[in-house]
Amino acid sequence: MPNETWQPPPVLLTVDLVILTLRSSTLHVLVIERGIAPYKGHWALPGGFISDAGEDIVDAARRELREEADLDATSLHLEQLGTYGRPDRDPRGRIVSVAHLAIAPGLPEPEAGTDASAASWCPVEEFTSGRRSLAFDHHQILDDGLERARTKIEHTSLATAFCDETFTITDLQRVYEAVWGFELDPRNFYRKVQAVPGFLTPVGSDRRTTRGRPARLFQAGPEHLLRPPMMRPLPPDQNPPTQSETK
Amino acid sequence: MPNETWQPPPVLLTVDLVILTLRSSTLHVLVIERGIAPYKGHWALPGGFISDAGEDIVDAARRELREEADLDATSLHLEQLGTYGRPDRDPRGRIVSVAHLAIAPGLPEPEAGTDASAASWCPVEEFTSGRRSLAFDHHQILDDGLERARTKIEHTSLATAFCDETFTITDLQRVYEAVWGFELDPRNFYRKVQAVPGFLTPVGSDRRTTRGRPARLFQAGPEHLLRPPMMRPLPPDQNPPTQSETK
DNA sequence: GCAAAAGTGTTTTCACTACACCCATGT
DNA sequence: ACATGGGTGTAGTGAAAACACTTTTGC
Repeated sequence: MPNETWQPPPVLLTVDLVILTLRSSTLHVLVIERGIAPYKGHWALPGGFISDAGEDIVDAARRELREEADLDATSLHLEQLGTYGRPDRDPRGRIVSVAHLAIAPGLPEPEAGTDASAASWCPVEEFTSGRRSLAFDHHQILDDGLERARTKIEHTSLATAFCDETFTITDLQRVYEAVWGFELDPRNFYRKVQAVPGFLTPVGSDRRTTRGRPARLFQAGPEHLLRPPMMRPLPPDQNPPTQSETK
Repeated sequence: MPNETWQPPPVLLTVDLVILTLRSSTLHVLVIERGIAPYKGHWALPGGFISDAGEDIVDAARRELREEADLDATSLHLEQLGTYGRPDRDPRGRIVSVAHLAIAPGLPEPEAGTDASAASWCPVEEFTSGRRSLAFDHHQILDDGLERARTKIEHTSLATAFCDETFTITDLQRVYEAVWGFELDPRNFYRKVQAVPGFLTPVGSDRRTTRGRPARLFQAGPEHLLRPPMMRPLPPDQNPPTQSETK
C-alpha cells in the first residue's frame, strides 16, 4: 500500500446520457454530432465534464440534460447507469464517465434549435443493427442502457416514464412492445397491468381522439415496485426443457 | 457551455468494496477499522485510491480485494455497484468512489493477518439494525449492495458464488435464506432450483458428512440467467388486494 | 429403534395464455 | 351498416405453496 505522502493521480470526470423516448411507437435515443475532436463529425451520446468541484454527479447529469437536450430534468426519470473507465476509452487521456439513463415522454417535435445544434432523435435500431456507430465506448453504454430499460420495466413502473401525464393502456402497451421488441396480446395486457396494485390510477375522463371506442385514461400510480412483475416471455428461439422431460 | 480553453476540475477516484460471505448461515460483510483520519478508529468498507492513471477501475477493485482482504479476485464474483460522488461525502475534498460488490464463499477462518491488520467479518445485521455505523457514506453503499444481492439472486445464478466449488441444495438454500432474511420450504426449494435449466449441474459423486441422509453434490451450471426466476414472496406485512376486490 | 436430514407425491391454488366475444364510437 | 379500437368471459395450461410421506444415514 502506498505510504502517507503518496498522492493519487487525479482523473477527469464526465457524465454521459442515454436518453430514451418513444416516437411513433419506435424507441429512439438522443445523439449529437460531435463538433470537435476527437471523433469530430461522429455521432455520440450527449454528455460533458463535471463543471466544478462542488457539483454533484446527478446535478451534472441534469445540467447536461438541459444544455444538450433542452429537457427539464425535474419531470424526467433519471438514474445512474454505470461508470466507464477503461484507460484507453478516450484518446485525450484518462477520462472516466458516469453514464446515466434518462426516460422522456414522446415529444411531438424534435429538439428545438437551442444550445445543442446537432442533437437529434435516432431510432435505436440504427445502432443495435450496426448500421450506425457511436464514438468512444458509447455503443457499450447504449447497450447497457437498453438492457437496463428492458429489465426495469419488468418489475418497476418505469414504463410510465415514457408516457405523458395521462395515458391509455394501449399507450403503455406500445412502450413495452417498443422496448422489448415484440408484440403483446392487447386483451391480456389490459388486465395484467390493472391487476398490479398501485401501478395505474384511473383518472375520470376518457380519450376519444381516434375512431373506435374511447379509451379510459390513467396516470402512474403510487407504487414503484410491481408485484407481481410484468414478466416478458422468453424469445421463442427454443423451448427450454422442463424438469419432467429429463426423466 | 464552457469554451475550448476551459479546463475541467480533476477529481480523485477511489474504489470501495462490499464483500459479502456466509459464515454459519449468517450474512457477513468485510469491514476494516480505519487507522488514519478522517474517521480514524471507525469501521469502513475496504477500498482505496486508483493507483495510477493507467489502471482500469475493475483492476483497482481486484487489487484492493487482494491487498485488504487477501482474497483472490479471479475466483470471486465481482461487479460494479455504483458511483458515489456527493461533494461532501469525504472531508478531505472532492473524492468520488466507484463501489463494487464482491461475493465470496464462506471462508472457514477470518482473514489471515496479512496486509490488512484490522479487517474482520461482521454480520450485516449489526449495520442494518443501526447497532454499528460506518464511515463516510458507506452505510448507503452497503444498503445498495445488499439490495443488489437480494434482487440478483432472484434471476441470476449469483447465489452459487456464495458456495464452494461443489455444494448441496441445502447449502444453496441457506444462501437464499440469509440474503433474503426469511426461511424457505426445503422440499419446494429442492425441486424449484433443479427445475431451472442450466442452474445446477450434478457432480457424479454424492454425499457429505453430517448425520442424516447424504446429499447429492452439485456445482454451478452453465446458465447465468435463471428462467424461470427464483421469485421471493413478498413479506407478509399485508396481503395486496387483487383486481377482483376493487369491483 | 430413533432422530435428523434428504428427497418424493399429491392436492389446491393461482397466474398466464389464447381466443371467442361484446361494447362504443366515427364515418 | 360497418370498420376500428376498447374491454370482458372463460377454458386450458403450467408453476408454485402446503404438507403428508418415504428414504438413508449416524448414534
